[in-house]
Amino acid sequence: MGNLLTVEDEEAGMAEEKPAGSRLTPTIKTLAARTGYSIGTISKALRGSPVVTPSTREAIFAAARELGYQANARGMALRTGRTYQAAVLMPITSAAGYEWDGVEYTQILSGISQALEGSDYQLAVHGYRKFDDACAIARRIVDQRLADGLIFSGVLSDDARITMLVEADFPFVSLGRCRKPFVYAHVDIDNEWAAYAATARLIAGGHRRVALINAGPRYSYALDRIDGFSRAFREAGLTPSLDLVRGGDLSTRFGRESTLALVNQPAPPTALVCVNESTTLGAMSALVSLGLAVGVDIDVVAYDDINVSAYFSPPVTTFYQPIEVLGRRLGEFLLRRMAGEKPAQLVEIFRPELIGRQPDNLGGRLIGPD
Amino acid sequence: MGNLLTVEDEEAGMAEEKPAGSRLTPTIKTLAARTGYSIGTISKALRGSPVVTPSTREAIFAAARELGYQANARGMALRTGRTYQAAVLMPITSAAGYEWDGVEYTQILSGISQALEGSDYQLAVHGYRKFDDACAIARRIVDQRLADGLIFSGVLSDDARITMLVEADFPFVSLGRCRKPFVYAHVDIDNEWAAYAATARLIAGGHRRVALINAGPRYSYALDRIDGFSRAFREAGLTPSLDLVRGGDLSTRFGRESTLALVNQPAPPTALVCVNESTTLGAMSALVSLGLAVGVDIDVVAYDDINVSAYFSPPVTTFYQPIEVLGRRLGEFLLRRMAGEKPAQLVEIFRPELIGRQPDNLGGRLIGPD
DNA sequence: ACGCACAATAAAAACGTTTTTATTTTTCTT
DNA sequence: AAGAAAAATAAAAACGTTTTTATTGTGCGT
Repeated sequence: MGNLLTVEDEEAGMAEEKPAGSRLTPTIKTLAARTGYSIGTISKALRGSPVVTPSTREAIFAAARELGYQANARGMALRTGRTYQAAVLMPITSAAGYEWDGVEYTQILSGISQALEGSDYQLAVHGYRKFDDACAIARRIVDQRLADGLIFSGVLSDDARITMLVEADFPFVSLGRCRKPFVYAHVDIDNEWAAYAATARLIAGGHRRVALINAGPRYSYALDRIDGFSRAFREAGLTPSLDLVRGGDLSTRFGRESTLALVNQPAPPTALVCVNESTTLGAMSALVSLGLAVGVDIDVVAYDDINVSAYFSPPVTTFYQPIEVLGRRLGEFLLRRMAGEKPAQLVEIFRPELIGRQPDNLGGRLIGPD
Repeated sequence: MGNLLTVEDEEAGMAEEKPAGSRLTPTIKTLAARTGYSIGTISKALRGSPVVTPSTREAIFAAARELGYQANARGMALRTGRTYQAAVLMPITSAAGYEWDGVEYTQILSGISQALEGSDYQLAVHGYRKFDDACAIARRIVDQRLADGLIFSGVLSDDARITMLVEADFPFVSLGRCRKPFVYAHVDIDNEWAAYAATARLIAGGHRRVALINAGPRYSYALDRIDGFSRAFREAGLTPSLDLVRGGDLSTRFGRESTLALVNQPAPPTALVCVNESTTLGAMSALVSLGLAVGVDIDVVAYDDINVSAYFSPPVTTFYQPIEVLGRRLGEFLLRRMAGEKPAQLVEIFRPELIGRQPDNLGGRLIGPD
């Protein structure tokens, strides 16, 4: 025999050499060896198939628990064609000075992550810089099946991603809705109502020249807000001060600069509606520079995304919607959509809560005592 | 023959029925059929193996381009044991009122995402609520090989994750360093120096009672900052005002409340060092509430994480480090680490840039002319 | 007691790769 | 020009699953 090892010797030798071998991640084969059942039966048992007898199922589960078996995601993915990935498109802004841009994404991701907790799905983040990149990534995700579902925001009024995904019948949930009559899962804030309510509050406070610091007009929600803004005026029998609407990126810089420009006009606004906290901070910085005090010389109503307006000086009246809740709902909807649920019922529109921190009736005082 | 189809008929029939079949995602087999080479050769050619002849390689690449072939990640993953996933541990704070918490994560993820762009790696985000969860997730990632590499932040002075990952020789990069003498890839801000410089600036401005609004003392960087804070006093021949150091979560609320408490003390600080923008905003809100004006009644120096301090009223002096740059470096280091590079050289400490927006010498004026 | 349905499980095939081993083709030596 | 060595490619095996098909065993009716 010499140096040649019999099979038994070799096995013994290996068992001797690497006891670590026994601690190697257990696979379905390990379970098969342990329990004496075939790998097919093991798989069926673990997936809860009714064809396996309760007693064997129990034995298999016991062994799985004992060995700490966890199904290998790659194996499952390869066999089933599913990826067990939930993709999120995240806007990336690398420009210095725009660092606040997208801060709400931490909240959104938190919410989605919470919803996915305990499911088999991984949260995969795909960054994009330009809208076209987002479309390209979405298409790649669908074509190559890089994920089983997709979440994105920043919806345009005619959004190519939605068109494509609906057409491909790919599971997705958008934060925001487009203006095309598709049926698709989405979550949104009632932007029309929120702009209406903010504007109406200021009109009731006597204001007639209200500025709206808004997102760029290609975004669907920017249009929604203009709609609500206008409706508030119309319902009060007034003409909306549409000349005071500014659209742009929602950076602090934009908030500051557009406020400076607005106030330095011949016919300046007496009140400001800011669509997020970043622009609000910029607006307030501008007002301080101009020597105008909020609540004394001008009113400001804002939308609160990261709940920090309470700490502005003075605290400003906001419409607050915990964005993380939207994120959680996005995740929940995506799970249900991926489980096969139809999109029609996977729709929720959140109405933000008004937190009045100022009287916001300077317009009235300016025009005359009430 | 009747209804029976010959093979040729069937193929023709299928080609007729679903021309989409030809547009089915091409696999390596499709390429094999197209080019006439075996799948093994195709694989080697695509991976750039030197054993395949240039001419065949070229033919294979041409076919791959023509068909738009993209390697199936699941197949590769299963065979190679690699996952092509870069995992990031992201802290999640679901408590209302802490929405700002972790805003910098958008920046970090942006940076990482940019670094990963063009690589084969996917960015997978794992949310955690408590530190122990982060450890458990990290262990699961290693044990089940859920990812090929890991990035995390919020490093403790003795961080179980670092210990475990170093021990397992698993590729990772941390944002921040622990106080154990391990060799591991990491990126950090020079917190000791930053705190030293901020404090020294205030001491030079005549301040003797400086408060430090800091992270909780279990974080390594919180200790670094206390070290720098103390050194500034020592080098000036003074005793550090350690009784004015406050540690806590870095929320706006914490900034506000600790400032209120500090200022209402019998021996209040004449200046504040705030370790991030969130606490700074809270501190400024507190000062306004107390009727104290920054730059008039008290000095504030802060660390800038999302570059928004310029818009505070008044703008405060900050140490600014574009955090996205750190994120990008985290991603780059992880790629290199996953490619097998040794960790010793994958270390970079960033020194933030001072942006002096205030004289910060109120201490001098209060105490008397210099 | 003999097949027969049916239940339970085993065996085999497949997903798309990479890698190892085997085979064929080419080139070089003499 | 025959043979060996080297180069190029093909074939097969493997990764860990799920699913389809095949096999075995059991209880039943007649």
